[in-house]
Amino acid sequence: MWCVVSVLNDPQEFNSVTESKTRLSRREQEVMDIIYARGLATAAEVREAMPDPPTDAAVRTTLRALLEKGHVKTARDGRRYVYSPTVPRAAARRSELEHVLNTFFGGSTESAMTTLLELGGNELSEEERNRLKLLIDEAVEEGR
Amino acid sequence: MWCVVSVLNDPQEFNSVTESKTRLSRREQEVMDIIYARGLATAAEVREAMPDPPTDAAVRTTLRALLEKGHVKTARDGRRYVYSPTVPRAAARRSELEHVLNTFFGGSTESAMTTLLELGGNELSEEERNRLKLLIDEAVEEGR
DNA sequence: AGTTAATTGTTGATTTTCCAACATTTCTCG
DNA sequence: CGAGAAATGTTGGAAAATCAACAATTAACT
Repeated sequence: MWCVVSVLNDPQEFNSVTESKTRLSRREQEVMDIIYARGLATAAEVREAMPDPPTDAAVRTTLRALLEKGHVKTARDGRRYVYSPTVPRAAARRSELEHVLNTFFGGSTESAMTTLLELGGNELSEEERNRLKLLIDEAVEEGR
Repeated sequence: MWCVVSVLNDPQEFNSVTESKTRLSRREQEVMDIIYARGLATAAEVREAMPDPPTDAAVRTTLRALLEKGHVKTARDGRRYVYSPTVPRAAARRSELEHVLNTFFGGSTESAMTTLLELGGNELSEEERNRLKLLIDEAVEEGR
């Protein structure tokens, strides 16, 4: 569902995201989505976010797999790990959006933006709208 | 030393991240993406579109699995099957985009649109730009 | 320090996915 | 018709994913 290309600089890491196994298993995918949605998560938090969660231990097994594959990294917080993506959200969202753009919108930016507006455009404030209109013009000028 | 507190606690975001009961296997997902990108595909075409394809027979086994799960349907074209999604692209792209919007953009339409413009906004013609600006205003009015 | 609760690590069994060899069906053309 | 080509269907075994019981570690608290 996504093709994240990483820009990691840690030379000691065995497995990097760039290694061919970019496609995750179902559970792994599900867990990654949760972590990306939250930005950060402990094993317990990941589990709580799952609709039909397996055992605690099972969740952590999956997390460890993601760790070994280089998709997440850990930071200790007291006695527990906090997991976060190695590929920062800002980069992941780009490739994710690009993928959706290509497979579902034939690469048409306009088409995608239209759908995006249908989804949640009515929540835009006037200020946001103005910023967006500005961005539309700016984007064009950058293309040369 | 820093103490970690989860970043997002929006309960709505929980649901949107975890919406899908029917998560597909890796191969199945890959094949679905190809079919959605093309709209239509024979087994051979699917295989050609795969970066590191397995046997012909293997591809068709996956297709049959998708058929049984109800994700694709077939139409006969001479002696072969043509596969197409059961959920039409127009609907699929909505939920797909919604998913990305929620998990990677915290539901912020503006943020997603900004990234979208960064990706391919420079290819917009003046006419497209004008249409989009109009859509931005229309979207707001529909919200009441 | 010792106990307890919380968390992580290990392991192996079960289930699912993945694949290719092989069999079958369908169409085409001589 | 019937042989060959092109497609699909079947099957079983290897590989991977999934899971949970259990062991080990860590921190907090008295």
